[in-house]
Amino acid sequence: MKKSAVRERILEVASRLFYEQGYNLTGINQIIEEADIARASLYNHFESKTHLLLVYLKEAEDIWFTEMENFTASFTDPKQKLLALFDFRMERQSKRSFGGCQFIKISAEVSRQDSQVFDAVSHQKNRLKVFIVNIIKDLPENNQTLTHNLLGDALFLLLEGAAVSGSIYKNQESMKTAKEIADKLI
Amino acid sequence: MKKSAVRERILEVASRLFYEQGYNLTGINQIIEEADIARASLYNHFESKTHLLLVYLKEAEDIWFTEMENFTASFTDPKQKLLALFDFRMERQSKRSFGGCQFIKISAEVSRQDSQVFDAVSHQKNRLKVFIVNIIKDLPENNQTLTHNLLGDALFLLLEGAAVSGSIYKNQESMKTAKEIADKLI
DNA sequence: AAGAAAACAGATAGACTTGTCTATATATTT
DNA sequence: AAATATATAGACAAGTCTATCTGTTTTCTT
Repeated sequence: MKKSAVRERILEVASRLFYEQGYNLTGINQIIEEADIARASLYNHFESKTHLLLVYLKEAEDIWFTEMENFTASFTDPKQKLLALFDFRMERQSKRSFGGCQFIKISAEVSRQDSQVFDAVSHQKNRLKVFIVNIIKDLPENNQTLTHNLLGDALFLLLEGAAVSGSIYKNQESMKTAKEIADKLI
Repeated sequence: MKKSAVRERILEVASRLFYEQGYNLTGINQIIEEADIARASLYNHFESKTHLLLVYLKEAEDIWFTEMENFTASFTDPKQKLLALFDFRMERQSKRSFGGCQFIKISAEVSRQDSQVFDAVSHQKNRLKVFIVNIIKDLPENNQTLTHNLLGDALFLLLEGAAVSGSIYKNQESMKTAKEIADKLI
């Protein structure tokens, strides 16, 4: 059974608008208009706007990791693979015109009590942490400044800090600098 | 001439609501009700909701730096002063129930073209960077992993990364870890 | 080709949004 | 005390929002 083209079109448009304009500034009316579908079709596939947001976050996570793993797949040396993470995010930043991390963005827009959204966002962040830690395992534990444990956290925090900083300054400088720092730490 | 108490009450309530609920989810009606003022009074002091936001950001920056400088004032040793920055943000995080950095939050909520907001936010971030760099100048340039230049960026990115990470996980772990990393780098 | 599933258009509810306006009352200043 | 400035309440415009509903048409499956 093939997935509905309508459903895909809704998600496609919603993803774009949620990111470009923000979740709260994007109305159902705009989504149905740009996706060129009927209002009832949207509510047939998604029980509410909130539910559409959660599906978007779930799908966005899968796409994010697929692209990230593709991007870093060619690197076998652990250090180079870790540094490629910074390049991946740099590429994404300019591709998406420095709109910032889509997951952080959403978490800043919803009510603090919206645990479903925060669960979805922290799920993505945890998965990234695990990815980093697993590569670090292949690194020789030597005379580095930081233990493997702290190095993992440091790289994660540098990535996140540079992502948010880049979205404020609207340039790649933060991520480039973060990579430079990472290069010294690994 | 004394400043209007009404104006102060508006800013007080708006600041709280913009942070607690988000800018877009806070309506003019709620502000005037909770501040217990007349609708016309709000529009007498602020020409629009957007203008109120900009005044809020400006005021928030001043308050932020006053509190931060007070918090770190007692430390004379440069390294200790830098580490105190992490403690300051940790204290703020729990005081504000892990709602995240107020400036980052707003920048994630407004349209990307809203340059006035992004200018206000980057102004605050630049000021923090300058503060960090000035302390680093008092540090002996020795056999550290990072140059003074990179160290400044690293500390800034760690702070920002831990701030956003803390707001997602709703705990102090990220900031605590960031401080630990900073301790090894300085 | 017949029946079921999914899409369509569009009206509607009901609550909310920002901002303007009028008219009245209370402070403050000269 | 008179004049000015600032506050008040509340109606109103013109539009937005999410969600539901009815009824029709298209598409898919058997």
